[in-house]
Amino acid sequence: MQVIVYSHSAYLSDPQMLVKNFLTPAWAARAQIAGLLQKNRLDALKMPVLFVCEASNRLLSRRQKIRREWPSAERTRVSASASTMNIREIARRAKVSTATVSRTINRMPTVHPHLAKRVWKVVEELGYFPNTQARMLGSGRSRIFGLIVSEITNPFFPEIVHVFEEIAVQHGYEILMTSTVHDRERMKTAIRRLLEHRVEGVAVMTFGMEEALLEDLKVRNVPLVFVDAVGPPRPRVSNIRIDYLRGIRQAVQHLAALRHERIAFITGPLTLKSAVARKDAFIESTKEIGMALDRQLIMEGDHTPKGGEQAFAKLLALPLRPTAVLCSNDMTAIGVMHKSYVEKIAVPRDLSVIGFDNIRFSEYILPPLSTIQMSQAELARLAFQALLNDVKRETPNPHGTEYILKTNFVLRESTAMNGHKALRSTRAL
Amino acid sequence: MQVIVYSHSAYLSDPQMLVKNFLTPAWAARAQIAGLLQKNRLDALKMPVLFVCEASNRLLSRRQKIRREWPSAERTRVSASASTMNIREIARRAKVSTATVSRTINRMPTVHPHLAKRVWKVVEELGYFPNTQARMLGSGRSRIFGLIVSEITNPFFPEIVHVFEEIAVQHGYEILMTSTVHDRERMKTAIRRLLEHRVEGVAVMTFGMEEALLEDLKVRNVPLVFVDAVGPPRPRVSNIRIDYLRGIRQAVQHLAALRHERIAFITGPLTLKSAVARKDAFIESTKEIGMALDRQLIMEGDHTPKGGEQAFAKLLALPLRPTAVLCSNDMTAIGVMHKSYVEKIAVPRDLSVIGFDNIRFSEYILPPLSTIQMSQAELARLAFQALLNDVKRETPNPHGTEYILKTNFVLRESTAMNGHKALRSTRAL
DNA sequence: CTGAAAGCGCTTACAG
DNA sequence: CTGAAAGCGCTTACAG
Repeated sequence: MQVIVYSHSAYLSDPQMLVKNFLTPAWAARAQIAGLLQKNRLDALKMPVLFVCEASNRLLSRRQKIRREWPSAERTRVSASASTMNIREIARRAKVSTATVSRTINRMPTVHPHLAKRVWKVVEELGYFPNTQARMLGSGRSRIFGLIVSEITNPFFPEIVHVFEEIAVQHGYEILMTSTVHDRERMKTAIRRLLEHRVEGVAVMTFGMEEALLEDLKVRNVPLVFVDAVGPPRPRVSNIRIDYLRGIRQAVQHLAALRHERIAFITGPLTLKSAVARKDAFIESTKEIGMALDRQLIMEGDHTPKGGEQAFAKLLALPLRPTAVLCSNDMTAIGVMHKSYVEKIAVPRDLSVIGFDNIRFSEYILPPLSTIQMSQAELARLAFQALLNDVKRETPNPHGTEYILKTNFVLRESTAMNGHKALRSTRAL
Repeated sequence: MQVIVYSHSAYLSDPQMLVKNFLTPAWAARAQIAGLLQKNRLDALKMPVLFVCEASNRLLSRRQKIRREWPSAERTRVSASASTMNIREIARRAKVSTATVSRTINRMPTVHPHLAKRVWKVVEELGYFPNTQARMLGSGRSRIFGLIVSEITNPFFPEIVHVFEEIAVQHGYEILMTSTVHDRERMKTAIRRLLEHRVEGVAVMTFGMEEALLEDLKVRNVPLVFVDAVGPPRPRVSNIRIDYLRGIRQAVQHLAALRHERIAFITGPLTLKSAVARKDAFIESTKEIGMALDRQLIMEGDHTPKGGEQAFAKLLALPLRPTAVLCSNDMTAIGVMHKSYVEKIAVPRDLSVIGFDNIRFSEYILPPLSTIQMSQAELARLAFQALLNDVKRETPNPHGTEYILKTNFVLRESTAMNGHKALRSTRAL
């Protein structure tokens, strides 16, 4: 029997390659090449035809059309796919079963080294790599974690994304990242996408936003990890509690030591649980050292530079201005410093400013910003570990697990002794 | 025969629900519930057992253990999965075929509205959503695009990631994002991951780095889009060419108009094609206006603030210092301004600085940084569109497609007239 | 327009 | 230790 090989476009440029790749030598010797859609030639031949087809449904339909037109054609499945090598092809060439190929590739110790070697040889020769989707479907495990951040363009988050991704890849996980931008709709579609992809867990790095929307995930027993979550503990729901008080206390005491008595605090959006927690930590820190608390000095911002500017403008309008400002995040502090620049208020001489987060940028702000570090890398590590633990655990911890992340004050150059330099310059005059 | 239903945890709270969901009325009438792992009870019964099991391999093995221990147990597969609703279950309840469910969910117009309504009703009642992995495997399309950026922690990139993701979701695509951090190994594993996930296209936003590594993707006919690619055009490989000259020329002419004659340029890493292109645009811009070019004023940086500082330090050591510095990116400019701050060189009075990229931050730098805008949103949009076009195109454009992105100078407050203020202050003395 | 059935490329319990 | 075979949850060409 003569053989006609019917191929798809990728091999048209080098049909011999196709013959070599997909036929046994015995078949290859008899092979002729029929290019894609060259129906006429095939038609003229009127002889048994061996088809090589690819997975694409489009091509499949072509093949079937051709089959209808040459009922005489013998249809032999040589390979399911010419463009995509698969496990069956590897098995055929290595002269083992697909089960053995699968076991070899997954490095199961039970495979005889002799067979494993044969399999690896073929795998490398053909540059084969498994199809993740099929793997997921077969095993029932997606090996995907979701990562929800509130705003990737806020420089606090890319670092988290980066570290989270790095660890995930090390553990053979893929991540599906979503930036919700404080938008309910986006959050909803994001959750839907995560569920459709059957993620094995989701890290929710939104700092206490819209958590009600995540009910869908909880109900389906998807392991979750939050930052600053509230609400009753649940199995498979971990929480990373930030020890805000530690860093904020250090900052307040630093300002107090510099003889500041009117310290303002610009909060984040107070719908955010983390923002409330930071504000509360500030209030507690001032109380601890018996500092008189002027409620007017606590101003709401929104964690953006613009919000920082506006809040600071209001503080400037106060009859008694603050001499120092502590901000709920670095972006807010940047806004404050920008406004100070515009108003020709010299930082730190006339105003001390402290941020929160220690984004990478803060050391490049002028003057370099003193801030409170909340390690983004550590946060990402904790979050990943929390999810991994939950995935591995046979029986979930009924109360969830709590992790704690400390914060620390970082001294740079945006604070100074209250009145000190001003005093000196007065004397100089 | 009596029936024991062996269930997994999700149904333990409401076992009757399980019986109702998975057994025919006739079986249900005889069903007793045996909870998860309640081996003892089952053991005591010593009677035929009907198992309901779920897909999870872990549970499957438990089931099998139990079966081994009660050889008398009759094993009937009632449903493949109790935890995950599937298309078969929907079909059963809506009294249609799985084909019809599939067609309905994919909104194929051929489904009779009457049937479609029945299907949607069941889908909504049960909160069903399709399994993406199975969908991919069935259709042969992954609906995933890869996105490779060089460094997510560089504030230039998050904006790209954000916009790219947003458009992708709108078009029903998922993205797999990877930050290579200028690391060959990471790039290699990233490409491998993308191939394993059978991505339909990859946007390579590394600005001319390590493109040789992408050969694997090209060979497999994966549509690609580059920025500043070099090399011969190829089918399914698009290129976004940045019109650097336009923006850089505007910046140079602006400085020239401010009577700057010694304008330095701090480049990016010259292994990066984009960095070379920016440098060349600078040289051409100075030549165009007949400005004498001092090669000493072109200093290599690395697109980080640290690199900017170091390059600027070398410029300061020159016998004749520059009065203006144009930087290959904003991060470099930030480094320059930081160094100026340390060295007490006032920007813009003593030194004019211009960046490149127009990252969001640049307007919050003090003084606000004049820079050259290269729209990150537009770049992301072009890249996505390029991939989508290639995916849709039946026969690829043999020469690939080229897209062009313009750049524009953005004036802020980091530049000033050369010598002007210095002159005035001299007079004042 | 609809359903029965084959197929996607893997994994894995079972029986040697 | 290995292979034959069933299964994962979809899609879709084909035949009504």
